[in-house]
Amino acid sequence: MKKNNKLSVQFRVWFFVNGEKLLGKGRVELLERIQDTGSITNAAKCMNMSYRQAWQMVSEMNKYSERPLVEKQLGGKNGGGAILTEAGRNAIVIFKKLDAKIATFISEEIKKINL
Amino acid sequence: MKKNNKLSVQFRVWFFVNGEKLLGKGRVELLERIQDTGSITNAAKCMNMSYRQAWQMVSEMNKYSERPLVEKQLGGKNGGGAILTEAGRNAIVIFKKLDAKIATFISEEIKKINL
DNA sequence: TTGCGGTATGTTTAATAAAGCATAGTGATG
DNA sequence: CATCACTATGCTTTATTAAACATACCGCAA
Repeated sequence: MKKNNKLSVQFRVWFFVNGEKLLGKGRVELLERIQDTGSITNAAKCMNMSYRQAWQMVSEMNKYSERPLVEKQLGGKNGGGAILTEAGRNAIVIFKKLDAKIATFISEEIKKINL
Repeated sequence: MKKNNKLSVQFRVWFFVNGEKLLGKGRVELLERIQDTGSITNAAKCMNMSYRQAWQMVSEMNKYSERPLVEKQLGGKNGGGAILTEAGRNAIVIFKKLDAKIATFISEEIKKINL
């Protein structure tokens, strides 16, 4: 491994609570889409994900987070919907900040690697 | 998400060459086991992995690395075997160093997070 | 020259994960 | 009080992935 010109480094981070996955890149994106669209259904659609999976993700996030990240409304004018809680909005920020910091850190580190 | 006491952060890193996965935690461990045991077969066994998968991993690593990481020997006294090349030994060191640095970095960063 | 223990690889089977389908529930609103 | 759009959830089907099996090859050594 010497002068491997097109080498790149990728990474992934996850938050766990009691060993249970709380957040990852995908879930954070889902939260953002929910924030944008106001419903799990629409969020799932624009992520090209099945509603079922999106719903399950939200369910797990709410289950394992100290405070729910998503608040869901049944029925009503537009059949209901879903919005982020304060904790949910916060989670996005915290996750993305850490993710960005790690990305920066790694890109600095790989400069030092002489392959 | 406030005072989520048992929160932990996990991460994974991968090396890619031209978009093809070269190394990850699992492959590095496989390299180490090959180094320990002298063969893909035995390395796979102690990782509780099928020989086929281990062989394929080695095959991909050698394919995408500038220089092969594993040198294989057919036939011979003990039926042959596999040993790491200089590049292979080097890859382990580089990967694990970066991995450790990231771990340290993250553990420092999460101290700053007030959940 | 046969046996041994490894590499090499195609094929088949099993396990796991994701998607898809179906259907019930909910509640403001016209 | 029927409708609408969304949540909620079981069940079925499909797709993806990994394991298992089968076999050929390889080369030293007894």
